[in-house]
Amino acid sequence: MAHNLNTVKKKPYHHGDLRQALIDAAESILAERGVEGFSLREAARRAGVSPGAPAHHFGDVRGLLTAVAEHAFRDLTEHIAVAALASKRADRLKQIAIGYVEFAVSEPARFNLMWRTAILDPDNPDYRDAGDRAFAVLNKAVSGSDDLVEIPSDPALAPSLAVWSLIHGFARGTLDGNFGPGGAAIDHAVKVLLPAVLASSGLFSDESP
Amino acid sequence: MAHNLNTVKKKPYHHGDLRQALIDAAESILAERGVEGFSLREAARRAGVSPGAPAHHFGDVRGLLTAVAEHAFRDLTEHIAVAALASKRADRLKQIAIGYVEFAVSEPARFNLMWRTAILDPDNPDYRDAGDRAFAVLNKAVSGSDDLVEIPSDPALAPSLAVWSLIHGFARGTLDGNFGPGGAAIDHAVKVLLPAVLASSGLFSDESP
DNA sequence: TGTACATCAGTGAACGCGCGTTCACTGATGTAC
DNA sequence: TGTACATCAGTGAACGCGCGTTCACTGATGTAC
Repeated sequence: MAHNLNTVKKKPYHHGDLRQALIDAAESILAERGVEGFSLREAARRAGVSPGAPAHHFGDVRGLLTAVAEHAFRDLTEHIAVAALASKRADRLKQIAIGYVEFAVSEPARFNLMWRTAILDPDNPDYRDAGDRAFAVLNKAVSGSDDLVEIPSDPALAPSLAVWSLIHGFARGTLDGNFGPGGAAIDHAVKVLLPAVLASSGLFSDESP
Repeated sequence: MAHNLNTVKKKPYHHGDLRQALIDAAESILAERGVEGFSLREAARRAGVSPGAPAHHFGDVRGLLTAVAEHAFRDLTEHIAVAALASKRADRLKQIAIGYVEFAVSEPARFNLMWRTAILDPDNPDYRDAGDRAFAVLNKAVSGSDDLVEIPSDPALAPSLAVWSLIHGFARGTLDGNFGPGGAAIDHAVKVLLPAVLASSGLFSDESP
């Protein structure tokens, strides 16, 4: 035990990686209290730092939340990209849809934050880029195009937009309790309703596994 | 002018219809400042009443916001019901979709509030009923059934849920700026992207007008 | 290898803020007899 | 028709709160020479 004396960290003046620590702290708050329960001071507290410190890295609350939302988009992208790569072509879109809804359901507060543009800085280039990349995964599965579409406002993208709208709308309905209240309803939505909805829409291939 | 003396209302102690006045005030705040800019005290101020008064009618903030959300649902229901009745059977679903998105775009703050269950009382029976009735309009157009489905968790409703998810997801994408930033993008989304999306999905009939 | 100095990343106290709610109260209304 | 009284719907002052941001400061780091 005495050997541990020299391993006891006396807190250094500089943090080391406060930026990441604040993002981690923010995510833990979101997980526990949701978007409404977030505060910058609480994030600073959890990172073990004074309330003025975050300003050096993020400017203001918006800055931190935007970084958290960006990170969430990157995680979502990875999640659906893995789902896509792990499945055959015919099944790909369906797996992306399932992955998307799974992500929303397993991280509801982060998922909610991603779209709360009123409390983010929606023009932040990194945030924008992260969102574009998520859409690109889906768009590629629909259209085969590998382009990074920065603003999906081209009517030629309609098939991808239709697919995204359906997936996103379903995820929102699940989280917002429109398919019934409580955790059991969420489970039911993902396991029972989602496959039925995908099948009935005709937008998602459904061949052998 | 002197005749007006007896028409000058001296403010009575009792308001008359404070409940409705507070809902009106809340809606004006939402329109000006969005959901994030709402406060109960400001609503009381606009209704010309002291900060404690709203408690007699709504209990707390949640109560007022829930009543506002309920009202928004009833307006949405009326809007899409009118769109449905004004169009031929084959065109009905498409017109509902357009009406739904139009409502979202023309009243973004109210539309946002409707789904913000974290700051509402989602178990409020009137709020629930209002939501159920909105879904019922859509469900009837899809399935022909006139039932008021209280919790749309039956897989048999999959076609209606698919349609709702697509419409709602598209509306959210439009409002959240996912189809481009600014008012021009919103206009473009409604006028150009939405018809293309509806057509490409195959879920919406598209016969002669 | 040492030193001066600019820059960076923290501190912690303080500021002002508006908020939602509570509470003892009072004016107005409605009802029983 | 009048009166007593309960109930209802307001007042307005006060409470405590935690928040985001600012600011003068200081400790630590990096760089130029």
